[in-house]
Amino acid sequence: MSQPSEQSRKTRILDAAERAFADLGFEGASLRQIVQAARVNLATVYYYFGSKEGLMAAVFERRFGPLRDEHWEALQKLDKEAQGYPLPMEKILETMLRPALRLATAAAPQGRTVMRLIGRIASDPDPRIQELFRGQFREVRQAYLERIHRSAPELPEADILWRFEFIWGAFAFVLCNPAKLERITGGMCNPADMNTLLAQMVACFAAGFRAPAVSRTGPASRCGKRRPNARDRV
Amino acid sequence: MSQPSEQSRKTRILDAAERAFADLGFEGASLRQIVQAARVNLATVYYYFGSKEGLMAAVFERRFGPLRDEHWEALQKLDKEAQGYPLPMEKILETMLRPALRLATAAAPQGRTVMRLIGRIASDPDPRIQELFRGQFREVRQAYLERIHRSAPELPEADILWRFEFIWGAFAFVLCNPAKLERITGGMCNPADMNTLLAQMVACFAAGFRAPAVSRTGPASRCGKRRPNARDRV
DNA sequence: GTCTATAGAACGATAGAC
DNA sequence: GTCTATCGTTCTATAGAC
Repeated sequence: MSQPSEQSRKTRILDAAERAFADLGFEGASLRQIVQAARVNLATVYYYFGSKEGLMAAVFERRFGPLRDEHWEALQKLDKEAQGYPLPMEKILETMLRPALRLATAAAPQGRTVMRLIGRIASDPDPRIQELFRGQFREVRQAYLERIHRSAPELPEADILWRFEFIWGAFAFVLCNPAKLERITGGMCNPADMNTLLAQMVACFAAGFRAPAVSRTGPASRCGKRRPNARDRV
Repeated sequence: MSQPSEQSRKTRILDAAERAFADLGFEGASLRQIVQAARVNLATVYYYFGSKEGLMAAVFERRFGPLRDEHWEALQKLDKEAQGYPLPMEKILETMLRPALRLATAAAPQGRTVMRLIGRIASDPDPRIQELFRGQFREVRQAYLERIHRSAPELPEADILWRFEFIWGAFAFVLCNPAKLERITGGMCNPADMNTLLAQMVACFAAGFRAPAVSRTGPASRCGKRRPNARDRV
């Protein structure tokens, strides 16, 4: 029991940490600033979460647990609709990108923060954070890759992987600093306008997956595994 | 004059700083670690560069000055070839992406580091770094946007800007952690294989620019400027 | 469970001798 | 130009009272 309890201390810490990590990255955010915003003592963080890394893990789990569930439900629904036939690429991409954007509206008023968090963390330098983040979505990622492969069977696996990474790179980049993006495009691109962002990404990358193969050999190719060397010229 | 001078102290500091910033980001890298790697004293950094931010600015200028020159040369050559006609989208994208990749081989043995630096810095949380980086390429960026617009005149400006940002997001993401990308794709995607990376990006995003418009109105549209609100549903 | 107090280390930056 | 020494701050983390 305590006095300042519009919410539990734990929740307040998670909210403040989420915002700090989203704005400043894992390294840039400090626990002192977080506990000040959460109106709790520094020691409280260690009591509940053990360490800064533990706090980050809890921030992840709170948001990304439900997000994973939503992905699985959406995938199940998608497969049911398909009845064994390959899915339209647009449908797959929309299903893949929508949950993260939905979360941003569902988790109000912290929603926009969650978007930035995803963007920021996807390109965080710290390997501990990389692994923490990746562990949350490893299976989901594989599921989408399989659907894409089934819908573009002629595309070599290497090509699919490259373009798949391009999607997440673009997504993270756009999400991690919406204000900057809006500024440098003179207000023409606003990531907070999530319907437009979704439509633009689906249109761009569905077309991208339909582009001709780049790898020289077929789907069973190993050409992606070629070891590049210092004599490669660009 | 001094003893350990396989290179000048200034160069050694720049090399070490470049590597540290590329690996750990601006905040994550510490001056003490940099001066240790450069085998100089901490005060030397302040003598030459004034501050940590000044050091980062010098790191940028050393690499991105020549990079800008290369962009302008490539653009000039491109326009000459075109003779006033719209350029093929593939040609524009290849011209736009190649200099950064060329730099990676030209600046050996620091080349790979420069690639990671570009990727890391493009999504750095610190607004000072954002501005420092953006200032290096503002005009170059505008030049490529104009060429793209001329080659896809039917595409609304908002659509062009969205997809343009997707490109840089994908590029930064792939560059900033090549080792991670290679690992999670089971060795099928290796950003150090720069010819393949370039070909994959050109193929994917040239097709992306040819995808139908998403914004409802024409090139003079303002629909991108719509203020989204909290009731937007995804 | 929650607090105060503080350890112990790392940080950016500067002063001043040579 | 280059160094040593150090200031003042901030950080993660912990010990121990209540």
